[in-house]
Amino acid sequence: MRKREAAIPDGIEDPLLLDRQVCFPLYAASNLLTRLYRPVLARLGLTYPQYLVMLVLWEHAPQTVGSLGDRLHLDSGTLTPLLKRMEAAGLVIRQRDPADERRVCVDLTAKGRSLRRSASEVPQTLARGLDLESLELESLRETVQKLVTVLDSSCSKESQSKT
Amino acid sequence: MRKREAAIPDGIEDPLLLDRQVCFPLYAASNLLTRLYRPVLARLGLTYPQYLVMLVLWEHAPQTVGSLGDRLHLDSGTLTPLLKRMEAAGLVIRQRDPADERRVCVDLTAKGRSLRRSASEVPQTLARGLDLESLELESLRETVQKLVTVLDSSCSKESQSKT
DNA sequence: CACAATTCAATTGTACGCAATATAAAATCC
DNA sequence: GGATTTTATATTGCGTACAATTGAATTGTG
Repeated sequence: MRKREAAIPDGIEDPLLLDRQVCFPLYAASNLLTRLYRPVLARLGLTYPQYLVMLVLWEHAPQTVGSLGDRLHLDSGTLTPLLKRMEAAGLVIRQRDPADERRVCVDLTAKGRSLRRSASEVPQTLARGLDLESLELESLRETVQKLVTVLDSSCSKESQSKT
Repeated sequence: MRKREAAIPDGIEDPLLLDRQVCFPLYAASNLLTRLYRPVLARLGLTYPQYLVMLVLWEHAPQTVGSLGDRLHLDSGTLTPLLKRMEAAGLVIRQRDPADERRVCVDLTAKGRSLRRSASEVPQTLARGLDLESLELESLRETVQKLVTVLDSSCSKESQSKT
């Protein structure tokens, strides 16, 4: 019966095995996390990327679209419509910088600032449902952050090599 | 000048700081990885999620939509249109299981199978551009896989608690 | 066997992500 | 100081993700 699959010798570790990929668990974890956040954030009227924007703005506001994008590794194609929805929800205001009309300044509204109190419970709410004891989260965070740095520098190298 | 931000005492570690979140680097790493894969996979005519489907099918085909979804943590709302595009590209065929008309069997075409050879270079191509020496990728992969397991069981707990 | 409950995939509607392109303002160069 | 280049954001188009719903087939139960 033993059907051979595409002539891959048994002894050699196939680099295409899904379970050998680093990228796949990262992709799955990211999707699953967003799914887990969704019902919690929905009570605040936020999606997960919108929550990230709020985290950045709660640290420092106002900010330009560009600096938000730098921090979150997102471009205007993603942020512009997202910020428009947040503006429609009354959380932020967007206005051109008078000193440099190319820039758009994003600032928190009073409603946006006050949302911070409700949001402060989000991390605990999420952690409560999870058995994360066995996972060294701090070490994981640091390693993934290092990976992000490597990937980010690689992406900027790519785009500059086109020059 | 020193403007106080929303009355957060200096000594206490704010759980809402972006740099304290585990979720954010995972989200950023996943996005950056997809961005990095894109030009490489484009040469094969694949998107990143489509590449993942091919990885699963190269390991074992045919499979139902449901088992693909279990493996990739995706549902039919994502997979159905994705698989239709892959079928239109001639990589897979989709057909109802005659033994159980609810199921849809996804199988590789000859073209889909032969694409494996070109794809075998993908992991190396990607690793080439990156300085991953300092990152303990194997350990990272294992930790993130554990996290996926935890998140997955949590998600299924959520949905079963609705019952 | 009938019929309710369950399972599986498809559909619908909303919100990302991002490449490519467009547009307008600012900076730079002669 | 006008032309060129660069910078910052917006727009367009495509492909995911996913909750919610639908519809059809199967299973379970009396």
